[in-house]
Amino acid sequence: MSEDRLDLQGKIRDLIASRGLGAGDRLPAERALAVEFGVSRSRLREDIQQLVSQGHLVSRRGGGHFVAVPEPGEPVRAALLPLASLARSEAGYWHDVMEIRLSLEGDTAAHAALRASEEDKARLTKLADAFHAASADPAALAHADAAFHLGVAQAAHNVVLVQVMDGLQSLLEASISESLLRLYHLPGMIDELDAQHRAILDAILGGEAETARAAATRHLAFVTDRLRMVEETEARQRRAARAHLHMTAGKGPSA
Amino acid sequence: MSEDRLDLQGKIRDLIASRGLGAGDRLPAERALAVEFGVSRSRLREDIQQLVSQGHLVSRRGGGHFVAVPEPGEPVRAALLPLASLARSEAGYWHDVMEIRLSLEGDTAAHAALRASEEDKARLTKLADAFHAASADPAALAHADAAFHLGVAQAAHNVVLVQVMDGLQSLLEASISESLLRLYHLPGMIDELDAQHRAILDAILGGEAETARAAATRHLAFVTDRLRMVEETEARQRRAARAHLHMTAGKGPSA
DNA sequence: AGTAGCAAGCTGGTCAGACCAATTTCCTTG
DNA sequence: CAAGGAAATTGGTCTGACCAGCTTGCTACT
Repeated sequence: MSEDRLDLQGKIRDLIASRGLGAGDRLPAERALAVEFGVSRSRLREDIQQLVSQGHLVSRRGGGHFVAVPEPGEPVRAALLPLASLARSEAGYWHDVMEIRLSLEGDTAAHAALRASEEDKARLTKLADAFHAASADPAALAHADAAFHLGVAQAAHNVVLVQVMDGLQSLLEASISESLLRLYHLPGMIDELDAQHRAILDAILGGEAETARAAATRHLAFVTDRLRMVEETEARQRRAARAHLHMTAGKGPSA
Repeated sequence: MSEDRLDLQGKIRDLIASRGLGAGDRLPAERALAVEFGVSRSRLREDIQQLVSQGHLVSRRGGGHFVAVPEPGEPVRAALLPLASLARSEAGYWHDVMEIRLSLEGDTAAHAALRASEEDKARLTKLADAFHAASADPAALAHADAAFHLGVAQAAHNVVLVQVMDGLQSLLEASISESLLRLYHLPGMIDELDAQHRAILDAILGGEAETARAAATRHLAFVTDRLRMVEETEARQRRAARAHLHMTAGKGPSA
């Protein structure tokens, strides 16, 4: 068990806990901490910066390092935030993601119908309109689509759920941008999606939980089905292209 | 908009992308990168260490920095991993978490019943036995409980779901350790939970999807209900204690 | 006395150069 | 041609220094 790399971040955490430092309190100065831990300032700073980037500390030049004050729901957001940074993963997570959304968003819409405030309803209406208005650019459509579903989650007043859904949307966007964009090019698709969104919206506005659940479930099943169609079409085209390549060259894949 | 703090991490990422570096490839040496970015090595190292701690890079002393090779499902795990580090958050996320689990785990169990391999079934059986065997220590019980539910998610063969559930379990453990442990002290609770777990297990072993869904839903609703009971009992006790305090002293809360 | 203003000192942010330890590279040698 | 070892390379750490904001506290003016 060679564990000579001492865990400075843990030591800093322990120090915060042992001295009873709460949100907003100032830590000892870097130079003092370095002495206390028997390590150089540069070595200490590398670990402090990691705690800063993880949101556990905030730094003020000339002021000091402070224990970060967590906003409501902030820990969860921080936990899921790195999801946004895995842009290059061609792996097909989208199937798994849609399966989860299919489980989640029925209840989410039902809860939103029961709990949405007037502000929630106004925001949600604007989000639905935004999707309808963005019918030109596929990327804008995808964004507006995700925003609407996130809006429903917000209207459900479940802090954790909002963060989970946000993470799922990011993962979705990262893993199938090509297929997803092609989805919006299917004939009549945008109008159909818009109509389904409005069905969900209307049920939420009217406070009809079961109608909202059914509309959301139907919408998710529909999108999943069409995504599968698009994927199959793509696979067929890839097979054809590969067959054509085999006609011309004999090079194997670069696995 | 004063944004003089240049984004070194982004620059490193861009460099990886622009040079077409894939998983396992080596980055230029620190000294070279520092020159290229026009920054000191120590400044550069602080950002490199952050990328390392985020799992995007791995370092080998004497060897160099390498683009991390993501295991299957690893990006999602990395995205949700920081959740484990928010131990001190007295905020009551547990209600939100249980609501999400209530939405998820019915379908999860149903999918597990349809997709579980023989290995999955064997593992799940052992996990259920482990819960039954851990009846002494509340912490061990909570761990075994979470492990069983994670096992069900694994049997459902949805990579993203496993990571989401893992994150939710961590958040759950962090936000209600006190109440949760008290839950296991209710009379007959352990046997009841064990029986409900076995109901889920049996349905999965038998491949009966709808039975599994119903058992899981009932189980989650049951646990949520009992947690709410425990919380109410606690609140009542707190109120009594506060009333008693007001009799003896007049000090306000330390908000 | 009270307060506005300034100056000295802390504190974080960055830099430069050095040394150590592990790894890689390449040349020597059998 | 292969095995061994020396030299160069590279990450990990340390020291000491300087700059730019922030804090503190003293001074001087009202």
